Amino acid sequence: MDEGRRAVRRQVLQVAAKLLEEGGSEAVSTRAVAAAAGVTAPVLYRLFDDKDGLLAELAAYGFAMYLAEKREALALTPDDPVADLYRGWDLHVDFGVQHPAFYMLMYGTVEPGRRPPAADEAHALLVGLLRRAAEAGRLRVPVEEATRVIHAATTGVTLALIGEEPPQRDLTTSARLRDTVIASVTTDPPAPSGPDLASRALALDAALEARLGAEPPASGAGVPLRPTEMALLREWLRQLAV
Amino acid sequence: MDEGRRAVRRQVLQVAAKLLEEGGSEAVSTRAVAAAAGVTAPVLYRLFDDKDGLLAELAAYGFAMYLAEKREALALTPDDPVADLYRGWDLHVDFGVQHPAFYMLMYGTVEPGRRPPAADEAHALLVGLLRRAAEAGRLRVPVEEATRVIHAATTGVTLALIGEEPPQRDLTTSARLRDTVIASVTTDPPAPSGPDLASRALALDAALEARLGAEPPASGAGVPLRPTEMALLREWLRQLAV
DNA sequence: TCGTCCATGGAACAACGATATCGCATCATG
DNA sequence: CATGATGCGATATCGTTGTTCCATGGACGA
Repeated sequence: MDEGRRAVRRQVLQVAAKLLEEGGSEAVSTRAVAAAAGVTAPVLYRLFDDKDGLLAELAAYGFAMYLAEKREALALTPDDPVADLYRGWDLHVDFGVQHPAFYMLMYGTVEPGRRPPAADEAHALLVGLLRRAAEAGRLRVPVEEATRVIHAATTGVTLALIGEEPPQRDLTTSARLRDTVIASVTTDPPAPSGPDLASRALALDAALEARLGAEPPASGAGVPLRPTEMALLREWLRQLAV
Repeated sequence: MDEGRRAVRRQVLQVAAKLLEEGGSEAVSTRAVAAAAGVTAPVLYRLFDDKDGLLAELAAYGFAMYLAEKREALALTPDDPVADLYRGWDLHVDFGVQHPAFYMLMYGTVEPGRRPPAADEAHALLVGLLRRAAEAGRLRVPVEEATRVIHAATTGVTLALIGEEPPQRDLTTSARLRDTVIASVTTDPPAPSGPDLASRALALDAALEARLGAEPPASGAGVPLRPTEMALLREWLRQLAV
């Protein structure tokens, strides 16, 4: 008869999820959930111990939704670990914006030990993405450190977006932070022609231009090359820059 | 007789603040606050309209503490707008870590319109810092955009830090994200000696190293310089890199 | 058929947010 | 000085929510 209990559990959770999405966390009271699910209070306390237990299971339900969406969308990508990081970021933010009450339940309650245990699975997904990037040599920091940075930044933008009224939500902030943060923990692709030769030559040439332009033409102070050498150097730099 | 009311108000707020810091948001009930402050329920409802009103005033109290600390600490800095951004970041995170319950009340409740109005003052402080940076020519994005990015990132790391147990809190994550985010919205100082010559020379040298090392020694394919020229170029680059 | 066990459901308890009613003190006025 | 009006505060109360107790009823085995 354990089968019936599981069916009731799932039904109660679905009803609670509906209440949460429609009415926010305020609408999720034990009475409202029990009444809407057609059960009485004691059965709700037999299925889940507490209201906290119910909310924990509800958070797990939300994480299951989240992981289902995310795994499906990420499965399409062929084999670019860093591109997966970008898509993972956007999927995370989209989930938060489209399910704000769930997101608050899942990521908003940050009491120093009461982290919903179901969050570990979502955490593991991000760790997996980063581990794959690390194995491809695209990570410039340890996996754990990259996880913390990306997790903190994504939850920050998502909560900020949820806090704004929908009309004035500005997704460019998320995109900017995403590009910045991911670029800061990843490294450029191995570049079939080696490191970025042309741009580095250009950058050095520009720096030389600025240095020389700021000084009396023939002085050359601060640059350990003579003018003729400098001219030849810059000639070569421009050749490398093509 | 308005004087007495204000005194009672402040006393109630101080008591509520103590309860909040010691027992978390759970400990802040109208009854507990009223009892601890030595007033009865109706006076509490005359001073503040709701419990929400009390919490809003409590959030304002927290913002006042926060602004006092921050203004005092920032006043010491002479005149480096970007350095102020770094210090402002650290002060924000420190406040959150040292007053987690207050921080949750101030920044954790993100219902799409119930942002505590006292937050505007703290927001204005960040905007002021960024405006000064913009006036000094150190900002590469609009002030408002920089505000959103920094605000989202700081609240994200702070909430993540609060969510971890104190022993394993890792401040390096905050530092890394801070450096990355602030660097992404600011520009390098006008550099009395021009752009970063040495590092650019080093970068180019490393790229050449990688390019040459990945190919048969004498081939030189893909590099438009002959081996002798390349040797001299790299000699000069290393001179520039000191 | 009867007895035992156990889940169930209704009711009730405790705590909370919020408010109404009553008493009292203060003050103005005859 | 006496008396009525006025406004404030405290007690008592209401409605709601989380949680649990206890009696009831049915299911299952002997």
